[in-house]
Order: sequence, then C-alpha cells, then structure tokens
Amino acid sequence: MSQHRPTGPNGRSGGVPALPDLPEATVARLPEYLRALHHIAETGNDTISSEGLAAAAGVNSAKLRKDLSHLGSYGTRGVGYDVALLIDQIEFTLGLTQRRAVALVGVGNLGHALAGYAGFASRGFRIAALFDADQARVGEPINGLDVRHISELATVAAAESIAIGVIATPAAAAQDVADALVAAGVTSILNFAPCVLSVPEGVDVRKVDLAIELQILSFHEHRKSALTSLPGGLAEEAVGT
Amino acid sequence: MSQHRPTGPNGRSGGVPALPDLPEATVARLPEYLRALHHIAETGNDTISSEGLAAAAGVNSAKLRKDLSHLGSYGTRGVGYDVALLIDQIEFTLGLTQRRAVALVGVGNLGHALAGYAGFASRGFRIAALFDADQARVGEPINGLDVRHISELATVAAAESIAIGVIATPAAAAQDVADALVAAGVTSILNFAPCVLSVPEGVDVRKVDLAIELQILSFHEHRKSALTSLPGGLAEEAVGT
DNA sequence: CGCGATTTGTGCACGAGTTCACAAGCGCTT
DNA sequence: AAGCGCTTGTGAACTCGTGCACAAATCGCG
Repeated sequence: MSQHRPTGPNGRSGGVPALPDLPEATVARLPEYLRALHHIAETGNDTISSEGLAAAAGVNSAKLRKDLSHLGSYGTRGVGYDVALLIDQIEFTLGLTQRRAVALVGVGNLGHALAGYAGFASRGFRIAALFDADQARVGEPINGLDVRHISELATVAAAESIAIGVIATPAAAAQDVADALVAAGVTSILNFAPCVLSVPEGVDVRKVDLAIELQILSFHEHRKSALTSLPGGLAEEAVGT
Repeated sequence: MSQHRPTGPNGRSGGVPALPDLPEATVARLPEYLRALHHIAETGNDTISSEGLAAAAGVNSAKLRKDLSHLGSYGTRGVGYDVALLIDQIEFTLGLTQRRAVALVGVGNLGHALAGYAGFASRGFRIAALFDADQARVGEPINGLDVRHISELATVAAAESIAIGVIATPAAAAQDVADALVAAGVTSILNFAPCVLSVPEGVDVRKVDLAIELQILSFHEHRKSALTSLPGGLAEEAVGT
C-alpha cells in the first residue's frame, strides 16, 4: 500500500498483469460481475455487452466498463466482452484460481448454517476445518467435517494452509478468536460477531452484521412513513397561490 | 429524495428534528455507534468523548463528530456526549423506538439460523412470521413460530403490519419472493440470495452475499502473497546502483 | 474496399465522503 | 471572577468514486 510501483502507469513489458492496484470499490463489485457472468455463460451466450452485463449485475454500464478497464482491455469494440475470457480474468484477479481453505470458528446457530452453506464451495472456497470452544460440540460431525477444539487451531491451520478465517461466535469471544486466528497465521478474517476487532497491520477484516443491515432498513422505513404522514409530503401545494 | 425541504438549514422552530437528511454513509455507521454506546453504558459510563466512542466503534473521531453533528448537538464541549441521551437520539433517528416486525422467507439452512438469531430481538426487531414454499416445511415450529406457506404472506403481512422482509431462499426463487413481498406491502428487503432483485421505486433493498465477502478477502490474500513472492517486495534495492 | 452501425475505453466534470485544523464553548481550579 | 485545559462542532481542502459524453476501434454489409 505504501510503496511505489516501479512499473509504468499501464502494464509492464513482462506480460504479467501483476497488481494493477484496483480501487476498493471496484474490487467489491468484481464478485458481482463474476456471478452475473457465470449466469450468462449458463444461458449459452459467448459474448456480452457492457450494457447487458451491467443490467445483470445491477450497476451502471459506464461504471462497469471503467471497472473492467482497470484489469486490462478484454473487450472488443463493436462486439462486447468474451464471457469465458472475462470470467478467467476476474477469477485470476480475485485470486480464485486456487481453491482457498477457510477455517470456521463457532459452530452455534449461525456457524452451523455457514458450515452447510453450499455457496462457499461453489464459489471457490473450501471449508477446511470447524472449531468451537465448547467441548460438548467437539467431535460433532457437520457436513462431513468433525468439529475440533479451538486449541487445535494453530496446528490445523498450518497443515491445511488456511489463510482465511470466519468468526461466528458470540461477540464476547470474538476478539480472543481473532487473536488466535492471527497467531495461527490467518491474514484475512470475516467477522459475523457484532463487535469491533483489533488486529495487527497486514490482516484484513471484513464485517457482516445482520442486525446493522436491518437497522439501516429501519431508518429508511422511518423516513418513508414520516414523509407520508407529514404535511410536506402531501399538502405541499395545497395552499395554493 | 427529490423534494425540497421547506425548513431552514438546521432544525425547525417546531422543535421536532424531522428528517435531517442524513448522508447515507452516516446512516450506515449509526448502528455501529449505537452498539458501541450500549456496550459503554453497560460498563457504567455516563459520558463518553468522541475519541473514546470512535475507538469503540472503530472509526475516526472526526468522522464520528461530523456524523453526530448531523443529528443535532447532543454533546457538551469539554465533557463529551451523554451516553443515555445519545442512545435515545440514535434510536429515534433509526426509527427503533418502535419494535419493527420482520417477515423471514426461506427456512432452509441459512433461514433456520436467522430465525433463531437472538441478535435481531435484542436490537429492535421481532421476527413476526416465517414462510417457505416447501409444503413439507409448513407447520414446522422454529423458535416458537410455525412456518407458514408463502401463499399466506399477504394476509399475515397485513395482520402483523410487516414492512420489512428477509429473503433467505435459493437465488432462483428470490425474485418471485421479492415480488410477493412487495405485493404484500413490504417496502424494505434484506436479501441473502446471490442475485440482483428488481423492485419498484420506493422499495429499499440491501444485499448480503457471504461468498462475495470471502471473494473480496481472497483478492487481498492474492495481492498479499503476490507481493511477498514478487521481486518488487523483497529485492527492490538488491541490484544496487 | 469503404462505410455505417455498434460498442468499448476514457477524459472530464461533478458530487459525496473524509480528514485536518481550529475556533467556540464548557467546566474546573485558583 | 478570571484563566486554563479539554472537547465539541465545523469550515475548508482533499481524496475517492461516479456518470456523462465522445473518440477510437471493430465488425458486417454492400
């Protein structure tokens, strides 16, 4: 992040795309494009226009073209994008050419569901191990995997070369689990616990808080109902001039 | 959104805060502040400085102050914010003074977990009804609630005055469910299915895609490992001049 | 072979959001 | 009562992201 790139502004002579330094907003949209592309590929289309792909991904077509231009020119003017090629490019950019191993910590209500979620496997990830602090849960088989005690985390993580951890524990335990994950060599964490994690530099944390999403919706609900019940929304011009 | 506010720039004489027109980014952070405040209140603190609250919420203190300033001046210079007062203010702004009823559609793997998630209840929401299209699941009791058939959605939504719907179905069914929710009067949707929903204007949709979060992390993993294995990261100055 | 239809890639302007830096205000102490 | 230290609230610069609009490029057809 804090180091210069000695390469030119737009690709290098070596032929390797090598770290095009994507905007974070673009990175966040690439998975959405990828999903849309897979869907399009299934319908038998070989090429897709930016307009079509943008519609399938729910974004503006100009934004989509700009996003894709950041990873190089893989479209053909007058034609569109080659679906298969674009899928390969995005998967490479996202580092999905290798199936990544994920450790899931916390096999409670939510963790149980995540362990059984087929969407992970189908999109490039393999849940390699399940952990829990509760001895009563250790040994329980879930989806073909036995729950292990959290104390085994370091050993298993090394053996399976796990770099991504998912925290699905109660908030009170989350920081300890995060520390354990980091100590075990995990450098990316997906946190479902409603709390802030502090991790050393170089470790990425993304947070998913289900209640927060609902609260944001609640705000908009609140605003909508306020609008319809306030004078401003109904009788604005009613006074007449 | 597209209408003028006849009020002055900063509050009205009526005494009601009434739609301060918050930036979306601020709205997304308010729930985080709220969670941090509840935590702080539990530890017995009556007031909290912007610095302290910012740390607890994982944000910059300047950003926090600007966010809070949007909902009015509820801090005391030289002292900080009154925790209880601030909680009330944020809860009011988010429309959490009334407990909102939520309909959950899709009682599969994930939906089952969501139905049992205590975090919803503790943060202002009540799961008022569960629905599924699978007749085999209808009638099954989950967490004190019987699963109902999706065809009952409109009736139940009206009876329970449900304005928020959660979609936890497979992607293939999500659009139909969304249509049904909208038809039943739902104006806010939280979508866990990996697909784009199209809804009429006035309906808010938020999306949570677990695989996308992992793919974003995968990108950063990919970049990190590329950095350490590429010459640029290690032997930059090794050639010497 | 040239022309027009089509679609990508991008320069540019605009808007939203973030961060800095500091004046204004509050309470405590002397 | 006056001064001092602390903290909020905010103006202003800056960064990041978005969207328009159009030139450049490609294909197909006559």
